[in-house]
Amino acid sequence: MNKDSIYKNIRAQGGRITKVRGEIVQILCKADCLMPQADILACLKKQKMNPNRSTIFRELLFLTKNNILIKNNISGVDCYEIQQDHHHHLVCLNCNSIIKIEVGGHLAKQEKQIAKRNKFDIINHSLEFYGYCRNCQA
Amino acid sequence: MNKDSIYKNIRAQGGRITKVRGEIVQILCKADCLMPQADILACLKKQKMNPNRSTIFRELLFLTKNNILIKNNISGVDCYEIQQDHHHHLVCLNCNSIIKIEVGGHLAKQEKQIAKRNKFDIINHSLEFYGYCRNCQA
DNA sequence: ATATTTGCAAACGTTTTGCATAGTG
DNA sequence: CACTATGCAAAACGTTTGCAAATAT
Repeated sequence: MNKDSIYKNIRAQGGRITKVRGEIVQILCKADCLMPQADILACLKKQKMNPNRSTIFRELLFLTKNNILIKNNISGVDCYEIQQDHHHHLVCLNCNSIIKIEVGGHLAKQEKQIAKRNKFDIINHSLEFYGYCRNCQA
Repeated sequence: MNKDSIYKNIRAQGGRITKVRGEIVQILCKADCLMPQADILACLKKQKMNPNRSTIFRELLFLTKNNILIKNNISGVDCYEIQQDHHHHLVCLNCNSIIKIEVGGHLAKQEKQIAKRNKFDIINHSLEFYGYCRNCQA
């Protein structure tokens, strides 16, 4: 997903491309993985920007409501990433880094069966593997 | 898992069977599914008990450290259940009810592959399906 | 008697809201 | 101009800790 198509998408929905919003989109496009709000703020500061937490919160809410971002709570902290292909994550229990992975297609089939069997209307799912990343295996 | 074997387990590790602790174990045995601390407190109140939040917090911490409970954060809230067979959950986006489900064994195989491919030491995983339960499909 | 468990009060981190101001189209 | 986006302050919420009192073995 590139930022220009996202900007277009935002404008189409009546949103404006402001400095903060544009930068958040770019940061998440570049990161290409789940990030907590605190990390996003840290990146903004590197770009010499220092928006209020509530602003970032509302930006992330806005972008999530407009289906540009996906929100996923990891161990109690809300994390966000660009909405695109569905995938899963490896979460390091030591350094909290999050790595994006692809998991084979069995899950989609199983999801249908589970929905039917339990008469449950499944909207989405989250699958995270917790453990220790390459750097933290000591 | 029955409460008596759990009590034995607790005593074996030097823990005492107090009113609050005993009741929490019984509540979770009976519920047989993930419950947030707030719901556990509500159940305790029905039993005419009204322990402090910090007490429940420390009980859940104690029971989790002693491998009697499993802790799982669902949408930002810590939830607990009796440690037994590994399974997954359906989470209702409307009423927040949590339903326990069994998912076929493909995941175990995939987990090994993922660990190897990413040189990631996987300790556990969590798989939750979000959607609408039977009562909330309106 | 001693170590464990509990209550109370308060800190903490993150998420969320209200209102006034600034900025965008 | 009208509406959107932002900053500030503070509330809300769940989690966590310190210390003193109560309780289980």
